[in-house]
Amino acid sequence: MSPKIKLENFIAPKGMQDVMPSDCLYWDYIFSAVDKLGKTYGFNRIETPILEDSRLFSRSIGENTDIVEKEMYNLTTKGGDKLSLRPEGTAGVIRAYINSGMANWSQPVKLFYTGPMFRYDRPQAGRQRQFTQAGFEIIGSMDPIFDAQMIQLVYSIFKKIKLKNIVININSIGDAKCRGKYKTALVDYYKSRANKLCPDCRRRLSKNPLRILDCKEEKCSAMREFAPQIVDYLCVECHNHFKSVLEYLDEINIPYILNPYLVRGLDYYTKTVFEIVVEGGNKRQLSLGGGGRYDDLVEILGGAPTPAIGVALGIERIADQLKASHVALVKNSSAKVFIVQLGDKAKKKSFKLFNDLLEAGIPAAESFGRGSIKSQLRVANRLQVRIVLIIGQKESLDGTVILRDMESGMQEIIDSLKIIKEVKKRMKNGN
RNA sequence: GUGGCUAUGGUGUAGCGGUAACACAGCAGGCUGUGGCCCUGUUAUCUCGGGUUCGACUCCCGAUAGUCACCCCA
Repeated sequence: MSPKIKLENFIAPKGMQDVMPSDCLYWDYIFSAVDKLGKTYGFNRIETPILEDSRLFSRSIGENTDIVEKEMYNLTTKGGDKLSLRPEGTAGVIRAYINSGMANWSQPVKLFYTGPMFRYDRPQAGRQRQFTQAGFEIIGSMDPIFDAQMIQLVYSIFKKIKLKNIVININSIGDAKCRGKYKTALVDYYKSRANKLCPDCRRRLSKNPLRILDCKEEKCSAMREFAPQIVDYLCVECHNHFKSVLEYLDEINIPYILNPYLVRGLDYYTKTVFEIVVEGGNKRQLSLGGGGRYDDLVEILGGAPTPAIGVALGIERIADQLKASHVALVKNSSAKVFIVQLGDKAKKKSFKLFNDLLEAGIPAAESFGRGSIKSQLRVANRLQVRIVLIIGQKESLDGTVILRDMESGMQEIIDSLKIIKEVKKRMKNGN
């Protein structure tokens, strides 16, 4: 016995996971709903590069956000370009909108995409460094009806995949002007009470005051009861916009929760913001996706002023949720026929037969690597295939095939020229 | 970036200061031309490195990894 030498094992990078075949069942299920409903609602698919100019993100998401400051994967190319792995999808889509002159298309332009996003943070439940989003964007209209349509679309996706207990949280954070006024009022309110805030919130006070509203610390959330509310600071336009969005949602009976404390992490949001939330374990709300209006973003990235709204869904989180809620998906073992071969000559014949079956549109399976009839039948049984075709020495010489019905155990010898026809006939009757 | 918890075959788990057990999965065989059941064999330097000890998978320290929570976010 030679000593076993254990080589260093490679493991996947931190926060990056293999999506195993059993998970892909759920992924395919989600993606097919995304694709189907997206197209139904008039969205066209677009895929943008995973790497973009770093500045695209710093300018859109916000220079001072955590995402840009500490969570981006940055790299410099051999040519000296500074690129980043995309931490979200909207910036790239808007870049494409501007680059490709989509402003000249019929407005609004409706686009959707799917793909991996990257953020360098500590992994935990429902959060990976590489994660996958499906996103939708409606670019080129400020009509509140599209805010509602966006929510209608994601709501219908969740309905289609049969995920229950979905709640839409919605709020308006106003435009740059009214949000500015609100922020000032909020900071004023908390500043005088800063000593009662948790350390994190004291930091938020200067950096990201809106987040104080979201704090889970009891003393902080208690204080927000008397804090100024954003709705009272919305300008007439923002207020009316928000009101119409809610009216449209009422019109189509989409249940939502007005959450005055909902704020979102990216700087570019204006007016409507929303989150798709599910009640997780220990009563915590888990966000499966979120979005909002970003009326200034196109201009910020160098295009003509163009209002827009978008949403992104977290595929891993949705897949986890589907599993947890016991939405059962079964692997459809598609093979209807299994080929068993014995001996070299039969192996060659069965290789040809396999090809003929597939060309005839009959899903077939094999275990060519195995030699004994027993082990092959065992595999056939495991695959739950109804019809097994056996070619041994004798049959390969006679030009015949044994057709075995696995349920009844009945066998027939059939001329190999007629076997395709015979199998087709049985598949028709069998099911 | 901060903190808690965990680390035993491919997977899921036992275990005790005295040379690793069970279930499932895999492979091979019992039956050299017939599956499901059954049986047999096989699959682990108990994450790594140090310390305590006559002796460590077990106790202690460190590293690494995983995991959960905070921050932040999908």
